[in-house]
Amino acid sequence: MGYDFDRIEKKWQKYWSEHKTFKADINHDKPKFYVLDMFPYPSGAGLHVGHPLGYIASDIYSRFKRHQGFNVLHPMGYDAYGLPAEQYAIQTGTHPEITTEKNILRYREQLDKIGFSFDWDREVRTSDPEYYKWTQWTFIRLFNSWYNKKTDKAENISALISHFEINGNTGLEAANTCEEIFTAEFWNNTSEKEQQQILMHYRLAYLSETMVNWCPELGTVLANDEVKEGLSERGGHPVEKKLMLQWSLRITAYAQRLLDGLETVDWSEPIKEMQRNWIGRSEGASVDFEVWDGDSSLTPPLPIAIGDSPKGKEQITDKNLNESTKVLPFGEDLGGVNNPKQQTLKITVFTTRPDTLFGATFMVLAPEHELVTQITTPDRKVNVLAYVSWAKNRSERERMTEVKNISGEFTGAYGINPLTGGKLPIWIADYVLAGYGTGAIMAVPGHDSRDFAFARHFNLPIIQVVVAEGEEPTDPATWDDSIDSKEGVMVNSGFISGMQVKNAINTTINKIQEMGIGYGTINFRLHDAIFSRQRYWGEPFPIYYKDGMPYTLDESELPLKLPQVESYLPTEQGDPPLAALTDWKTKEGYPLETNTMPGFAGSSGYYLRYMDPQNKDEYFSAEANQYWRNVDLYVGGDEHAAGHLIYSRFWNIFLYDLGLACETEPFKKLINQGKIQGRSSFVYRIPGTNKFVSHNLRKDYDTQRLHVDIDLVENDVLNTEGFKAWRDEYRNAEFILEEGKYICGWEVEKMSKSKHNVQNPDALIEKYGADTLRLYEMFLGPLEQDKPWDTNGIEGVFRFLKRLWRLYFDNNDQLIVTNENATKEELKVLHKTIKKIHEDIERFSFNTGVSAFMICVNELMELNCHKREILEPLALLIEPYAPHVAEELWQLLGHQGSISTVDFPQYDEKYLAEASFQYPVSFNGKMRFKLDLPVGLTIAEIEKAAIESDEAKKWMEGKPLRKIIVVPKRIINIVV
RNA sequence: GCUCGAGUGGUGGAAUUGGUAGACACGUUGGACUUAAAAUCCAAUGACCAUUGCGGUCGUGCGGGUUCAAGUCCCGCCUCGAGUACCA
Repeated sequence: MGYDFDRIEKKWQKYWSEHKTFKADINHDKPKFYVLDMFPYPSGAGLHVGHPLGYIASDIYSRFKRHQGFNVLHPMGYDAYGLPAEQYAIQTGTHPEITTEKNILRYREQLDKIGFSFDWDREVRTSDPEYYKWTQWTFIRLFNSWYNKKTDKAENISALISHFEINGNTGLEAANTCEEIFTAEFWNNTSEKEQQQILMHYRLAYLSETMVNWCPELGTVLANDEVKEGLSERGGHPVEKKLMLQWSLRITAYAQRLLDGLETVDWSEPIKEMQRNWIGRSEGASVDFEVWDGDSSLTPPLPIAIGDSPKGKEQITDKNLNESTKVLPFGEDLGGVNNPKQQTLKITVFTTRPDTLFGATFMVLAPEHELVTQITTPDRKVNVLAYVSWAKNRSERERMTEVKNISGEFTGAYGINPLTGGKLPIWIADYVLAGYGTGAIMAVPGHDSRDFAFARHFNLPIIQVVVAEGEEPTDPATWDDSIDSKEGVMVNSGFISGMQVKNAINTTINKIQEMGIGYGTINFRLHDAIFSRQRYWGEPFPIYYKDGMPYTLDESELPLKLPQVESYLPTEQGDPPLAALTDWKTKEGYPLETNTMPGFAGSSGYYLRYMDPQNKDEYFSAEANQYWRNVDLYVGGDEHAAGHLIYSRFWNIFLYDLGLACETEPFKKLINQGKIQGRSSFVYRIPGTNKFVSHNLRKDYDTQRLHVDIDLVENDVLNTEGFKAWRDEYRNAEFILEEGKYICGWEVEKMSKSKHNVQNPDALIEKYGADTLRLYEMFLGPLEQDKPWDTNGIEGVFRFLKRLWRLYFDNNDQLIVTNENATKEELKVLHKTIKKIHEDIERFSFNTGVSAFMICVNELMELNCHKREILEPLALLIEPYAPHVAEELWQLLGHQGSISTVDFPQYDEKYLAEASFQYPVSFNGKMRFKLDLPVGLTIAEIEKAAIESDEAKKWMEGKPLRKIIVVPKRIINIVV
């Protein structure tokens, strides 16, 4: 019988499930440890071997922590809303819920077979009303919150309303898009509808006309992180820009905190770097340029302070310049009392280099900039409008691929350089993006390569204003590109000439602030998160409309359940599927929102819900949150770096501001497992025939390479009978063999159905068992590295488990474990392994952990060791990696109950102590021979012993000794 | 373009703090057991030269450097992968 993995694994999986072995409850006597996997979207294809890689690693860690006395929370659930099930529904009419349920069952079955220590009583599904009730609840809270920059946190909207009633919107520092100043009087006398419109500029969840990524093929908008190179991440469909009325989350209010929080978490540097880039903080200045009014005198008129201008003397304010979204849903002017029509038009630019103001020779607006039509002179109108419409109709992808093509139009208008009074021609060009900064720039062609290229192309002047330390300015006409200006000395720059760049930046900011035309500021690349999707299969918004304005449902009416629909397609008017329903209304008859929430809605707070998943009255109880706090170890793929990991951090900080979550960061430590790539196999057909040539003979023939199903290939040898049966067209295939075998070629590619290289875990488990699969997935290589899947090595791991089994049982299945005392040597093997396993789990080096077990078993075999004193701790030690076999051995050794919470063996240094050390002796750094010496020797004694050894004499022959280096218990190096 | 990561045998990979390069495993070769096969066990296996036994030389993408000693540190390149992309 031997190692009967099938019986053992089924037995223990049943035991764990019946005894709820891994159920985690709050237990104040034990320290908590929260290990989380990124929950999967249950796709129709089931799990392939790439999915469990991270789950196995986190499971090993969870089990290890249980042995160390921690109360481990290790839950699993499903990110059940998503496009594929809905696309399938459109094609087949099957309700996404049915598809999803089916896929979840399949996932569960596959997960169960691998022997994970999940607490399934805590399962959550994002599509479950009992779960999404809290997603909707959080949305209501976001809607009813605004961001107070003075306290630097979200506060209830009622406090804002009180402020408006007393002070209007002055004396306020809020994250907002409200461009108007109004008084208390205005507020108190305006209509409810207008009040609601104003509040929309402050809410953390708000409705606005926004430029969105519209994907016509999917019939929905996409978030920035769901668009890759101008195509949708899912499906690869073209994406275009479109202005639409959308819900957004004011995540930009949290930009600085999201950036600062990265310093406190233990994540890999590349992921943190990606988030930093995504948040995109840059320090600089906001500067106003007046538009020349045609007066021949160039003296700039006095500036008029409008709106939210800088307060006091602060060097840097946090005003959000990102005003590409206009929260005026119905195109109405707010008509505030203090809204003077501007006498002089001005263009506000954001620059990181205010010191180069003297080098600005022209200005550029994005084609979408709101002032374009106003400033364009009549003679330029035709050209400018043509350019604007051309730019508008280009797809994102075109715009990206044609980056190198320089295009633009002169508007006929001029801006006035506030420091020099000089006239700067204003151009429009699509190299200036509407979505960043203010959508307008001052161009400094001398020191910016894009401005330089543009200036050269349209023959605009170039001025040098920065020169490298110790160098002389040169003639810009001779340059090939702009001059780097990060460091150096200012020239041609009036009052800042001669200053170092850094000093010049500060001096300029002070100056423009004094002049009242600008201020130091910080700009973020991060955009507010667009939160509406024109789809069916997602969370409904708890929103209804009254008098055209959105209102939230009462919390007591949650969950607002997703209704049944006739069709999953958009309506004929292009509205979302829910718009087709006639009864999608509140009981008072107000129409409900017809968009649904995006994929990241449900995944943003699921780690909190796991803490208290069955709570009917709260998202999670304070007690559960105080105990479990946050995730200690989070394992998942790095594809979520810019999406999920930012959104959920935002979600968590918001709940922290509300006083619900007790930690600011949700995920303390993050490990990103690498992707498992496919290893495709190929056969070589002679074109036009049904003859196939073995891999190493193919150079003698003219062949065509074809993918072959990897299930038909073992160790690169093709199962020719299987191949013939695989497809009808190969039924009469003939093979040209080498040494009696057909050898296939191979290549590492993405795992995909079309390449016939998808490996599901099921077949492997059937053949080798889950413990072998677990060990093998870990043995493949470092967890965080991408690596090809290759079943060739799995036999070795399987052999190892059989060898392990034979330490405990003979060929007749008789237990051969004895109670004899272990020898020094055997104890040394054991303790060496204990030490190594501890260290390797702690540093997530699971591949070397598996080798350590192999070495241990090989050595115990060699020693013919069958002693309980050794084998009992060994069974315990291997439990995190191979839990089924460990449980079985533990039981057969006479123990009751599960091994899972038994204390882990402790490493004792005394067993590793050696009387002597075998020194490698090098000559000039090259290892020549080894020398066994007692450990107690002094360095001088070691030197003497080394030089006097017979071997050394041979190597020193004739050459004088120059130097000798001895590192005790490491190396001896003799220099001759 | 920018940012980050990685290049080690036929293959996956190891070398944790600068200290014996190639652990462990796959594959391959030879052998034992067997009527035979499977399973299992034993041995060899970086390359090259020498093979009668020794032995020797080279070797961690390339070129330099620091050091008694470099896969590991420094400088300059090359290649591959990922992210990002006119971010002012």
